[in-house]
Amino acid sequence: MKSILQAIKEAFATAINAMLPEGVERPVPQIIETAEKKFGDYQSNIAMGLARLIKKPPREIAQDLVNRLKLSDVCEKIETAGPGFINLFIKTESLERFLKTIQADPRLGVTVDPEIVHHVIDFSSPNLAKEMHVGHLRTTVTGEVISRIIEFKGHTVERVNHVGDWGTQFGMLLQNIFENHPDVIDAPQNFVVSDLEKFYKEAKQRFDNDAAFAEKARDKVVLLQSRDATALKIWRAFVNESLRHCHALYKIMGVTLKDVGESFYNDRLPLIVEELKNKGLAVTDQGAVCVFLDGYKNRDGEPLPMIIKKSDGGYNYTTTDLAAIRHRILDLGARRLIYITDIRQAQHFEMFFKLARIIGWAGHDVTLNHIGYGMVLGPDKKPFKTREGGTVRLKDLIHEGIERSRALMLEGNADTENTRVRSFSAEKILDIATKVGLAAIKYSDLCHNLASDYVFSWDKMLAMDGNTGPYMLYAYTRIMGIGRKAGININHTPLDTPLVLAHPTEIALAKEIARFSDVIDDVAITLKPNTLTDYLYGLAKAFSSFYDKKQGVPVLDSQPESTRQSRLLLCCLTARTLKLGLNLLSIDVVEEM
RNA sequence: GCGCUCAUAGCUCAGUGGAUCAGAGCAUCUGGCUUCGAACCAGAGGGUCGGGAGUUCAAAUCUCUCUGGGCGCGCCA
Repeated sequence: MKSILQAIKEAFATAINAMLPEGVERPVPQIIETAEKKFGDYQSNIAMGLARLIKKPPREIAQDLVNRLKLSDVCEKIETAGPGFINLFIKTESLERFLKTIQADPRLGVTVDPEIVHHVIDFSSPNLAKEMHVGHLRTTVTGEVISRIIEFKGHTVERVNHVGDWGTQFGMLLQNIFENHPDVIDAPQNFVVSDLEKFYKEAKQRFDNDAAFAEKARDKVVLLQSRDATALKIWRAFVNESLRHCHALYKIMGVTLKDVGESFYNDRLPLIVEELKNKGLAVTDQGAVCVFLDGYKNRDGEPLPMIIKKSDGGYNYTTTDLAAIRHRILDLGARRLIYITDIRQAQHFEMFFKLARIIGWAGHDVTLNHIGYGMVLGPDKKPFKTREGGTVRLKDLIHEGIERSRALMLEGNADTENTRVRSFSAEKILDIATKVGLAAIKYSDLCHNLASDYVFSWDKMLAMDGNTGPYMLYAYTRIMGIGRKAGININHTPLDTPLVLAHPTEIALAKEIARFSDVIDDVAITLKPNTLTDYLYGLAKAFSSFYDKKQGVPVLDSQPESTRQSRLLLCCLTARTLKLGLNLLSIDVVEEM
């Protein structure tokens, strides 16, 4: 089913096609929302661009274009204005028609892409033997959301947790265990993630300050590589314990991931180096096997290498990433790969993508995306830390969010004027507080532009007003409250329910609901979740105006019955859109709060 | 030194392949509940979009330059 915007775009494309001579490339009709209502709902500025292709004044072209548009079903009127703007006013009946169509559609008008593309989305990917911390929040939440949206558009998605389960940090850990914690050797499975964290910190400290220790630590990587039984036993226990810890958090967060750690590629690494050598792309430099790409320089202006085999014979992340991308494209059949990491790794991905293309693994039919996100900052605009200056553990962050949200509910509980919360049981409060707390954390992360750093603030994210997770859930529960009173199921409204849009707030709300599929299509391409949060916030605002006693219209109390049903239907469509939109954002709604 | 990135209202942030693009929330002020969920709504004030130059009919958006942050730059990921 076509959205109103799609119908307009197609009509423009057809008209433009007829206006241009053969052989001239057709410009994409850019239809955008107008900034001001008096200029209509949508506008096109294409006439100014066409003026260069057709040697006529833009205003004349605009009028010619308008005359050719076959949009009488969709638009009330189409005007030309200014230097050649085309302003389109949507016909209320076409809105009513479209909303009635999506009423019957569980997907609310979101179409499935005609061509299914197999995706591998790489996100979260923590280093093991350490607890997950606030730095893993954005990649994990964003990755889950992007996966959900792309899946919703009908594509197949493998969500891959490329965990750091090999390499230097395990060498460090092993060396530290052998030297300082021999008790671990016999029963490594008895230690929990906080122990591992402690071992790691000790090891890291020594690794950075003690060259002899670092040397031995590197030897332990080789030991591991050679399948030494003791080393493997400790390694396996530590990996299992770390993954158990990660998945406990993923479960709370509603995140699904398949673990395919770096160790998975071990056997392939020598083959990768061989392949690069054979193709003449790798050379040995200062004892290390390197690939030099044009255009990259180091501090001293020398060519910057990608090291694929270290001088001590070990491999590092570039080689593993290469093995992984080769596997994903050639073995798993991925045609689009998305990596979600912090922006500091941008140059690595740029080089590594370039190399994947040069080798020929990633052909023209493969899309490679690196989504780099900014840092989560504390109030001092420095990376977010605990008061003591330590790293904020993800587990603590989540629990604090839930706890704060519960405290806010209990506060409401003590409010004698608020009869609703008071009737909740302790279990109910905990359940709601958990969902609200998680919604607050996730939403505050998702509503910012990915590329920018943002300042973390409990008070802001838990605020019930403004563009926050709790506000969105509140907006949803309000509608659920209306539905309960009316005795209706939002998902099963009778298809013969009348829909008549008359009041300005009804029309404004209907227009927002109608945009949903366009927004999802946009996010599926741009991979910017904050576009979706902005939309949902606007939808919730439109609903509040519609439902306002002064500005809006009565719903439950309205007469005649057909009007009441029509308005209830608008409530249902709003609620369904909020719920579906929030679910795509990995946020669970609550029925009341 | 080279490269990338950011600078928008008092604060936190959207918008950034042009026009009808100066926006939202918070904070401040004004108005609206004898309960259709006011955890809300309506409105006001507040910014020469870091400075400068250029391209264009049109620049917060593109180019150049300057200033000031952040980050990356050979055996970490």
